[in-house]
Amino acid sequence: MSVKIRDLAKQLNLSVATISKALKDSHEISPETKQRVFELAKKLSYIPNPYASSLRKRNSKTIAVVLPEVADSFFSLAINGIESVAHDKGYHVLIYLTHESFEREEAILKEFKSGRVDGILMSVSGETCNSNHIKEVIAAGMPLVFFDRVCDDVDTAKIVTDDFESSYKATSYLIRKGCKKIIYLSASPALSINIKRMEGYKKAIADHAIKNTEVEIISCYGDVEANYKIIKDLLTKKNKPDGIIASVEKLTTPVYIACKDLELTIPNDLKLICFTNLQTALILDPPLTTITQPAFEMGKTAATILFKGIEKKSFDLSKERVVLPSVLAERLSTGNC
Amino acid sequence: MSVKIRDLAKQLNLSVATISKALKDSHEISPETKQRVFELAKKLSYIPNPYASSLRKRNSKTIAVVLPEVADSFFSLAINGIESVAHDKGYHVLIYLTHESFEREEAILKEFKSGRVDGILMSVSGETCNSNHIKEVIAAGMPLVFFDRVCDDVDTAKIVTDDFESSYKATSYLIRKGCKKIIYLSASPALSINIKRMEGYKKAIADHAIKNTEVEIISCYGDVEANYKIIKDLLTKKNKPDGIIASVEKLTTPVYIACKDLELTIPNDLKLICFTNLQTALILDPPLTTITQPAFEMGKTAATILFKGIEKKSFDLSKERVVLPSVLAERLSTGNC
DNA sequence: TTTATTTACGAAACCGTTTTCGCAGAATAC
DNA sequence: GTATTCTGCGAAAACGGTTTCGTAAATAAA
Repeated sequence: MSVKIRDLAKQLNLSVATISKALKDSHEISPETKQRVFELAKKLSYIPNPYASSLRKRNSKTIAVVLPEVADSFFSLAINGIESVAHDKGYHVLIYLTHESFEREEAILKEFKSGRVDGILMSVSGETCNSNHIKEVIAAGMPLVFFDRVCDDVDTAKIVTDDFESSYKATSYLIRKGCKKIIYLSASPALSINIKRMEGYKKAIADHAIKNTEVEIISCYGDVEANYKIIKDLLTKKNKPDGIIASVEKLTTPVYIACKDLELTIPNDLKLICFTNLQTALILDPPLTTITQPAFEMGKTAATILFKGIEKKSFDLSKERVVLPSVLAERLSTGNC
Repeated sequence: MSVKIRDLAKQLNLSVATISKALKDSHEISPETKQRVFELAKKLSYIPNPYASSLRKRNSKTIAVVLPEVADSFFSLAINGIESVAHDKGYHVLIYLTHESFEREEAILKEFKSGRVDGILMSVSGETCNSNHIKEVIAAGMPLVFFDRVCDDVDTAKIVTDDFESSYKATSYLIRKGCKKIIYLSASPALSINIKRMEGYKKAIADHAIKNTEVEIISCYGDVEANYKIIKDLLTKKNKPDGIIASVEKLTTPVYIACKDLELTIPNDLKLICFTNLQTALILDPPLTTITQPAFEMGKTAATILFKGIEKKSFDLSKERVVLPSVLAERLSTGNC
C-alpha cells in the first residue's frame, strides 16, 4: 500500500542500503545521490515504517506515562508538560491509566518488559502496596522516573513537590488564623504524597503545641458520595473542626457542599485549605486558599530527566531527585487576607 | 536480553513456528505440546516483542488520540472514556496534542500514514482551516472518528453533542429569565461546535424576537489575559449585556473575575451560562448554570465505533453519526431557580 | 609507478514474530 | 490393500527497515 524503501531503490537504481543511509544523511553517500533520494522521497511522500525500524534498532521512540487517572487537574497539566518535551525530542507518548488499581498497574508495567517503550514516567496508584513490579522493570534496564506520587523504596529519579513543607506551612497558617481544631482529610493512606503531607501537618500541630489540639486524620478515599458522607458526619459532630486541610483536589467539592448543606459558613465556622490546581479556586464561594503544585513544570522536568536516562545509558537516574516548590495562595476560605 | 520465541524453541526441542502457534492456541498443535509451551513461557516470563509482531501482522494494536489540549475538563474525561474501551480491547493509546495549531495537526496526521496506529480519534484544532490532511489519512485506509470538534466536510464517523439545541435552550432560558441583551462569547470561530452553538443562539434570539434584542458575538480565542480584557471592556460599555453565553469552559473564570472587579453581581447585573464540565460549577460564587456534555460517554462511544471500523474493514464509518445530549443544569448564576 | 587510503555504494545478515507450505505418519474410507 | 483425510509439526519466506562488511574505482602518499 504505502511506499517503501524498496520502491525508492528501484526507481533510482540504487540499493535499499543506499537509500536508507541517504535518508539519514550518512557520510557514506555522495551529496548528489542524497539529493536525488530526498527529492524522490518527498515526491512519493515516503514515510518509514516505525515498527520495522524499532525492531531493528531496538528502540521505539516512545515513552509511557502511567497515571491513576486524568480526572485531576494536576495530571492534565502534567501531561501537557510531558507532551511538550516528548514532542521536542521526537518521541511518542503512550498513556496508561491504573484507576488506582494495583493489579492493573502490575499488568501495565509487566508489559513494558517487551520493549514497547524506551522509558516510563509514572505516578503510582493509591493501592500500590509493594514495588516489585517497578523494581523488576527497572532491573530489566528500563529507565523510569516517578513524579508526584513516588515509591521511596525504589531507587530511581523522583520529581516531587515540597509536600512536607507546604503542608506544614498550610497547617501553621490555619493555626495563625486562629484554628483550634484542625483536621487532615487523607487520600489513600499509603501514598507518598499523603504521608509527607500528613507528617507536615502533624509536625506543625506538634510544634505549635496548642492546648487541646490533637492530631486528627480522616480517611477519604472512597467515591465522591462516600467522601461527602464522611465529611458531613465530621461536621455534624459535637466538637467539629474549625479548620480542614484537604490533601487532594477531589475533596474540595464535598467539603463546600457539606458546609452549604449544614449551613456552616466558610471561613467563619470552618477554615479550609486544599491541595489543588483548579483554576476556579479563586471564583469559588468563598475563594479557596490553595496549595498549588507546579504541575506543568513537574511533567516537563520529569520528562527531561527521563530523556537523559534514555539517551545516555550511563546516566544514573537513581541520583536524581528534584523538589519543586508548591505555592500557598491565601484566599477567603481561610479568613480575610 | 529478554527471552524470545527462539529460546523457548531451543529448550523444548521444537521449532519457533510451533511455539508461535502454540502460544496463540492454534488447533495445529497438540494439547500436550501447548501445555509444555505455556508452562515454559510462564516460567521464563516470556513477553512477545510487539514491534516484531506489528511488523509482520501489519497492525499495531494501538490507536491515536489527537486533541487540542488536556487543559479542558472535557478532554480529561473523554480520555478516561477512550482509555476504558481501549483497555478492554487490548489496545494501547498514543496521545498527541495540537495546541490548537494547524501545522502541528497536519504533521501529526501525516505521520499516521506510516502505520504506527490502527485508528485515530480526533478533535480538531481551532485553527484547522482545511481538511486535506484528514482526508488524506482516511483515503490511505486509516479509520478515523471525530468527537466533539468535527470537520463537517470529512466523510467519517462523528460523535457530537446537540450543540445547536443546547445553545438554543440556554439562550431561550436566559430570555425567559428576563435578559434583554444577551451576548455570545465565541471560541475559535471556525470550530464546528462554535458554529453550531452560535447558530442555536442566533435562532433563539430570532425566534423570541424581543424588541431591540440584537445578536452580538464576541470573539474570545486568545490567552486568558486577552480574554479577560475583552470581557472587562464588554462589561464596562454603556449598554452592556445582561446575559452571557460562554461557549467554552476557559471563559468561565475571566467572566467571574471581571464581574467581581467591576462590582457587578451575578445574576442581578448579569446572568451567565457556560458550556463546561467543571465539577466545581456548583460551588462557585454564585453556583454556575452549565451545559455539560457527556464527556466520558463521548470518549467511550467514539472509541467503540472506532474499534468497529478497525475490526471490520467493511464497516462503513461514514454512516456513523451519534449525537449525545448535553444537560442544562440550572443554578444561581441565571437567577433563583 | 606502486602502495595506501578514501569514497560511494551494494549484498546480505539481522531484528523477532507470523504464516504459508510441505510432509511424514496415523487414522479413516473404500 | 490402496486411497484419502487428519494431526502435529518444521522449513523458510515474509514484514520493512538498519547495519556490517566487502569491494571497485578514485585519489593520495611513497
